[in-house]
Amino acid sequence: MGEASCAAKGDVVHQEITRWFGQQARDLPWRRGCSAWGILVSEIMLQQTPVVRVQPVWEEWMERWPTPADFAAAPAADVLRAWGRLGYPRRALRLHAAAARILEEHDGAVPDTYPELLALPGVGTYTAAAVAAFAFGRRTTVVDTNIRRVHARLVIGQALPAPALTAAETALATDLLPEDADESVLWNAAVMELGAVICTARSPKCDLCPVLDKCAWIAAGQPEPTYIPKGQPWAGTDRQVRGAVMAVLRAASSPVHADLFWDSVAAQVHAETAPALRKLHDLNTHAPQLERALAGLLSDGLAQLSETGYHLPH
DNA sequence: TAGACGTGGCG
DNA sequence: TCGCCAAGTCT
Repeated sequence: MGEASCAAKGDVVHQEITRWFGQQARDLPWRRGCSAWGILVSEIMLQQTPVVRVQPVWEEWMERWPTPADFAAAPAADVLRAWGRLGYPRRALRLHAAAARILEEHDGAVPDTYPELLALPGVGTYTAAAVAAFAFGRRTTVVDTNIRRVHARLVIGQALPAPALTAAETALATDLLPEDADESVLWNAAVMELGAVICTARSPKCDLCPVLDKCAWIAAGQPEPTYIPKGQPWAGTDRQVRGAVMAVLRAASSPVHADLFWDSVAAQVHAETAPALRKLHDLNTHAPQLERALAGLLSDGLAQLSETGYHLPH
């Protein structure tokens, strides 16, 4: 596809998608003109985690720790408990480290450039671009899973983007980005929203799509994906045990002795789904798995060990 | 660069 | 019911 056709297509599609966004955008708390800190917190929480689960935690978080300084002063255990069941708790620790860095190196203010944001713990290319755009109005190329999927269908004509982000995808996203900064911010948000609400991975709502008649995937007859997405194993994995251990530690008011850990973790796992149980019912004969999980949590700084047992970090 | 890393809702 | 999938990052 040549540059001219992309640019021409971009102009038409731009109007329709941004107009749709203006009318249909979800009313999310971090879209109501919150601080850059609020945007950063939302972006970290939203990594691999649905909006509906993030929203209540974000609300409590911002009330409790309205600035990076407030948050940096909190004990790690409080941070991990407040994170609750959002998942991937290492994100909470990295955000904590990022807040400390913001205090030390940026005078307590979230930095406003892409490279400075990218240097913060837990902030990768997506989050750095998103914060630069949505918190500071900068023209940056934002590429997340939603945007990748919309581009794959609308422009390329494929059901799904490649398994991993390619340079070509980033180049396409940059090519489609409006020159004007304000328009680019709106465009990034609008395409992301379209992917999240209409152009979804499974059963997309094409009948509600504002650019259905411009979609290359529709024009091609909605071809099937060209590869099978890898599954994400869970039941019976170390990850499940880590999750169960973390749930026990968050609930504990005092250190949990190693000898008692299995009973606590088993009770936690017992509360989970039947398939998980099936894989794990004999896990107590596999103490090495629990040992691996504990060792991993220790080395990740998510847990600490003292004479009386395991506990959340101070 | 492929694999590890939580969790819960939905089709 | 069970596998897919969600605003990724790090090693």
